[in-house]
Amino acid sequence: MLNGSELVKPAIRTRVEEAIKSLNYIPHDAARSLASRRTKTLGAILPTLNNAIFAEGINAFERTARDKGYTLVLSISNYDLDDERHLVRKMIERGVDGLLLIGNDHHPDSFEGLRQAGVQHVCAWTHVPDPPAANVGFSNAAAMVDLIDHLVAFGHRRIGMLAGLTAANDRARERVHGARKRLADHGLALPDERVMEIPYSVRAARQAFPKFAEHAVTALVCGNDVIAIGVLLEALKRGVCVPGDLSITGFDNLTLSGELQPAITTVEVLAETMGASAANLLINALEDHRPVESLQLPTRLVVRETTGPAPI
Amino acid sequence: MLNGSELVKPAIRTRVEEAIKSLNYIPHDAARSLASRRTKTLGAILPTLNNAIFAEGINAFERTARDKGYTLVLSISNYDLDDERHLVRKMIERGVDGLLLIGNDHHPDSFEGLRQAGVQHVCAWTHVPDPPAANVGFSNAAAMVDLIDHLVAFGHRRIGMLAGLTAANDRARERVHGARKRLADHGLALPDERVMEIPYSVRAARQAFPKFAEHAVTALVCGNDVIAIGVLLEALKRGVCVPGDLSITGFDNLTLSGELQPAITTVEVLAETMGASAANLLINALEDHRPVESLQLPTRLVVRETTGPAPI
DNA sequence: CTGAAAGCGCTAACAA
DNA sequence: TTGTTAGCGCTTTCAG
Repeated sequence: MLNGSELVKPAIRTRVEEAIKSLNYIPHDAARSLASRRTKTLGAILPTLNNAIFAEGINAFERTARDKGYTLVLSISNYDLDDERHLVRKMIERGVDGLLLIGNDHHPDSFEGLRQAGVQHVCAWTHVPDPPAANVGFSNAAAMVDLIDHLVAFGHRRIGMLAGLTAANDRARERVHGARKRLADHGLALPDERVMEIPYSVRAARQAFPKFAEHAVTALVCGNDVIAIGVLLEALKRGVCVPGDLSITGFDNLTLSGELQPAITTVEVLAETMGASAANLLINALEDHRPVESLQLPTRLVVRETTGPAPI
Repeated sequence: MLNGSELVKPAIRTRVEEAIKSLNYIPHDAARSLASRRTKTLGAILPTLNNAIFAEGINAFERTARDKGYTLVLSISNYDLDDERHLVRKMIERGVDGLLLIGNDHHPDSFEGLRQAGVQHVCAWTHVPDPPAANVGFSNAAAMVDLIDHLVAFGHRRIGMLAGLTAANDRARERVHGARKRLADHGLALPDERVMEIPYSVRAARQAFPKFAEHAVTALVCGNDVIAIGVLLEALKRGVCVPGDLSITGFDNLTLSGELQPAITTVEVLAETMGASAANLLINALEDHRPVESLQLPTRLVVRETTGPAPI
C-alpha cells in the first residue's frame, strides 16, 4: 500500500501536470489571496516618474520583487501628501503585503492607516536618526558635507542654493539644512535670500538663474541634477563661464550629468541599490514576520568640471 | 410602512456610515474581486522605464486609470519578448481587467494567452494598418516622411542612420523602414552599411559616432532623442560643427532636446495623450463589453538647430 | 425595496 | 501522507 501509493504518486502527478498544461489552467490570484490572506503584492507610491533617478529605483524595486514572486502596484502622488494619503488607503484596500514610500514626509493618516492595517512599509531615499518608519536610503544632509567642503576649499565664500520645493519634501529640506549647517561650520552663511526654491525642472531652473546674478554668488548649489543641468545650460547661453565665473553642483548623478560639457560635479546616489534593498528588506520582514530593518547607504561626491576656484 | 421605511433608511444609512468611519472599515479588494469577477486593475508591461518618454506615458496611463477607479500593476520586460511572455501570464493570473503592451512585437503565446483568458489589451506606441491587437499610437514609419523631406530639402544626399536595436522592437524597425522608403521616393538610398543599430543610450551613441566618419554622411538620423543627444555631445566634443558639418535628428522630443545647444531637430510624439488614451479606450471597452478601439495619433516634425544645409 | 443565502476559487486545517 | 471540508469577505441573486 505504501509502496503502491509511492508508485502511483508520480504517475498521478504526471497526469495532473499534463492536465494543467493541456487545459491551460491559470490559477486565480484573487481567490488565493482571499484564502491565504496575502497577496504577494508590493505597492510603491512615488512622487513622480519624471525624474530618471526614481525610474531607476523603481525599476530595481520591481525586478527584485518579481524575482521573489511579488508583483508591483504603482501609484504617483505628484508630490502631494494629501493625494498620497488616498493612495495609501487604496494600497491597503488592495491588500498589498508591503509598501514603499519616498521620504519621511507623509500625512499622519498614512502612517496610522498602515499601522492599523498591519501593512509593512519602508520609506526610501532618506535616512535619519529617528525615522517614523524604516528608512532605506542615505542622509540627504550629510551628503552636503563633502560638497560644501569641496566648494569652500576652492575659495568660495558667497554661495547660493537653487533648491527643490521643500514644503512637502523632506529630502529637499535636508539638503538645504545640510548645506547651511556645513557652511556654518566654516563660518559662512547661507542666508534665506540666497536660497531659492523651484520645481525640479530644467525650464524652471533656466528661468530662475538670472535672479542669482544680483546676489553675485561664485557657486550655485543645486537641489538636484535636473536643476543643475538647467542652470548650466542657461549660464552657457548667457556667456557665463563655468566654472570660471561660476561653479555649479548637482545631486543624483544622472547619466547625463557626466556627459554634458562641462560635466557636472554632483553627488552620487545609489538608486538601484536603494530600490533593490527596499524590496529585499520588505520581503524579508514579511516572510520572517518581523519589523522592516533600516539600511543606510553611502553617497559619494563626484568631482567633475563645473566646479573650480572661486573668481577673485 | 413605505413612509416608515423611507424615514428609517436615512437614519440607518447615517449610522452605518458612522460605523464605517469609526471602525475604520476598509473593504477587502481580493474578496470583492473574487465575488465580482473583476479586479478594477489595469496591467502595463513596458520595455523600460529608463526612457523618459515611457515614464511620461505610464504616468498619464496611471493617472487616467486611477481617476476611473482602476489600479496599475506594472512590470518591466527590458525589451525581452520571452520574459514578457511570462509577465503577461502573471498579469492574467493577477486577473488584470485590461493590459497595456508597447509595440506590436510580442510572443505568440502572449496574444494567445490573453485571448484565451479573455483579457482585453491594447498595444501602444505604434499604429499600423493590420495590427495583431488594438493600436493606440502613431505610425513610426510615416513619422519619418517629413523628417527625410526636411533633410533632403537641405540638400542632404548621403544620409546615415543610428537606429535602436530592431530585433525585438517593431517601432525601431519601422523607423528604419520609413526612412529608407522615403529616401527611395527621392531616389536616394540608405544602404545597410550606413545603418547601425545600438541600444538607446547616450554612451552607446557616443561610442558609435566615430564609425560614421568613414561613411562621410552629411546627416545622421537617430532612432530616438537619447541617441541624438549622445551623437550631438560627441560631435561637439570632437569639434564637428552641428549643423555646419553634420545635421542630426532625433525622435521623441524629450524635454532636454529643446534645451541643449544647439537644440535638436526631432519628431514630437504625444506620449501623455497615448498613455491617457490607452487607459480610456481599455476602460471603455471593459465597461461596455466590446473590443478595444484603435486610435491613431499624429506626430510632428520639430525643426530646431541641429539640421541645416548640407556642406558642399 | 429589503434581507437572507449562495457561492466566487482558492488555502489551510483537519480527518482519515 | 492524502483527501475532505470549512471558510476567506465580498457580490449577487433570489425570496420575502
